[in-house]
Amino acid sequence: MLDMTTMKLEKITERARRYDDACGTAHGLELLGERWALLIVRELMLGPRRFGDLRSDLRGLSANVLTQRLETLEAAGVVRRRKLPPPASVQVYELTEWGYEAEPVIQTLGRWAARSPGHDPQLPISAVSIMLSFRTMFAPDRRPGFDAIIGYQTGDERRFRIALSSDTLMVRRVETFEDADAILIGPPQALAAAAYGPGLQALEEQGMLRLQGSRDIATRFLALFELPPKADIETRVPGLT
Amino acid sequence: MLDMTTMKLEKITERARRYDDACGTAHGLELLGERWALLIVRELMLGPRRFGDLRSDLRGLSANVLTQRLETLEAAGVVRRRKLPPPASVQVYELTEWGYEAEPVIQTLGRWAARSPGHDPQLPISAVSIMLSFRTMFAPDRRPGFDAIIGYQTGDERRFRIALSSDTLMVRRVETFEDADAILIGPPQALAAAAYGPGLQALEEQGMLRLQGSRDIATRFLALFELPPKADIETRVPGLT
DNA sequence: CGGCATCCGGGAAGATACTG
DNA sequence: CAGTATCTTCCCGGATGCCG
Repeated sequence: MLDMTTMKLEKITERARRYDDACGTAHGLELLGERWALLIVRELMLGPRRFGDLRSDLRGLSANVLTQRLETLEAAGVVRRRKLPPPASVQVYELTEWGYEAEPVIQTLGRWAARSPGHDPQLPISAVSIMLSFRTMFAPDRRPGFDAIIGYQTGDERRFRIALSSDTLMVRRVETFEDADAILIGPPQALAAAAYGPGLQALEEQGMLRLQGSRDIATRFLALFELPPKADIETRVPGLT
Repeated sequence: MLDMTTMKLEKITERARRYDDACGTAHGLELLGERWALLIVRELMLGPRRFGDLRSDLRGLSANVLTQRLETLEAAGVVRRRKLPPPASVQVYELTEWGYEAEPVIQTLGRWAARSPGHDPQLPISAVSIMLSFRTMFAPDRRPGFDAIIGYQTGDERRFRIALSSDTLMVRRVETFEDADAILIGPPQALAAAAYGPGLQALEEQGMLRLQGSRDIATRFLALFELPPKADIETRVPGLT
C-alpha cells in the first residue's frame, strides 16, 4: 500500500514476452496475441464499454485477466480509459483511433477462420460480433440494390442501427431507433441464426426473435449474408517448391 | 511404443483451450492464436520447410513447442507433413491450400502493427518475413511503372525471385537465378535496412549487402517500399457513443 | 457494484539434455 | 537432423476479499 509507485512501475515494466523479431506481424502478436486481447478489442469496436460489460460479453474471461489485458492494451496505445462526465461519472474503456484501425485484423482473421472445418457457428455470440460480421460479410458480390435502416435490439436494451445503401453498410450504437424500416429484437444468437442459419421465420416461430416494421426489408436484409464455403483440406497446392 | 494408438488419440483429443464463441475471429484465435503458431505459418508461406529450418528461422522457439504447434496445426488442417521422394527422403512441413489463404491475416496484422509506436524495425528478421513484407507493402499508391526481375540471396544460399511488373509483385523461392536484372546478396536484416532504413548505398558501404547487376533497377525497386507512419495515440475518435 | 489485489492449482512455455 | 523427456518458470483462470 505504501509502495504504490513501485508497484505501478513494476506493472508497466513487466513487458509481455517478446518475439525479438522485426516483422510487423510478430509485433502485432506482442500487442494483440495474448489470450483474450483481440476479443476485448473486438468488443470495443462499436464504442466504449465498461469493465463489467466486457466481463459479461466475454464469458470465461476472469476479472484479473481483464484488468491485466486492459492495462497492457492501454500501455500499448490501443485502448484508452475515460471517465464519463457527471452525473454518469462511470469509467469506460475505449479504443484509440489506431485501435479502431485494427478492425481489418479482426475481419480478415474471422473471414479466414469461418472456412475452418472446425468452426461451429452454433456457439453463443456477442451482439458486437454479429454486427461486425455483417460489416465483414457485406463486401462480397451480392449488393443489396436498396436502401434501408435496420434496427437491432438485444435482450438487455442495447440498440444498433444498420444503415444500408446500395454499396455501403454502416453500423453504430444508438440510444433510440428513430428512422428504422425494420427492427429485429432478440438475443444475438437468434439474429445469427436468422442471418446465417435457419432464417427469420424459423426463429420467430421459436419465439427467439421478434420483428417490428417491414418484413420485406428484414428478409432482404438477412439474405445479404452468407458464411463462406468450408475449406478443402486435402487439396495440395501445386507449383510451390 | 506399444500404445501408439492411445497416444495419438490423446494428442488429438487434447484440444486447445476454447473461447466458446461462434465469432469467426474467436475461432481463428483458437487455430492460430497460440504463441508462435502464426509465425510458423508465416515461415511456411513461401513454400515447405523442414523442422530444423523452422527452428533456426524462429529464434527463441524451442523444439518441444515447435513439435506441438505443428501437431496442432496439422490436426486443424492448416499444415500438412510430407515426405519428399528419394533420394532426398526428408520430411517437410507445408501449408494446405487453406493454410496459404491465411496470408491476408499475416499481412493485415503486420500492416496494422507497423504503425505501433512500440515497433522496432531494427530487430533481427527472417528472409521470408521481408519477402512477405514486400508483398504486403506493394499495394500502396506508388506503382513501379517498370518491369524487372530482382533476385535476393541470403547468407545461407536460399534464393528468392521477385517479379515486378507495372501492377503486380510476385515472390517465389528458386534454386538458381536465371533472368534477374539485379541480385541482392546479404542477410535479411541488411535487405530490410536497404528497403526501409538507411538505403542500399549505406548497407553496401558497411559490407552488409552486395549487389550484382543493374544498380538502377535495384535502387528503383527498393524505393517502392516504405513503412506506414506511426499512429497518433492521443487523438480521440469523435462521434462514437 | 466496479475495479483491483492476492493466493492457489493446473497447465503451457522455455531451456536443457537425451535418443534414434 | 528430427524430434522426445524432463524440469523449471510463468501465465491463465477461479475464488476471495478489500475499497471506493
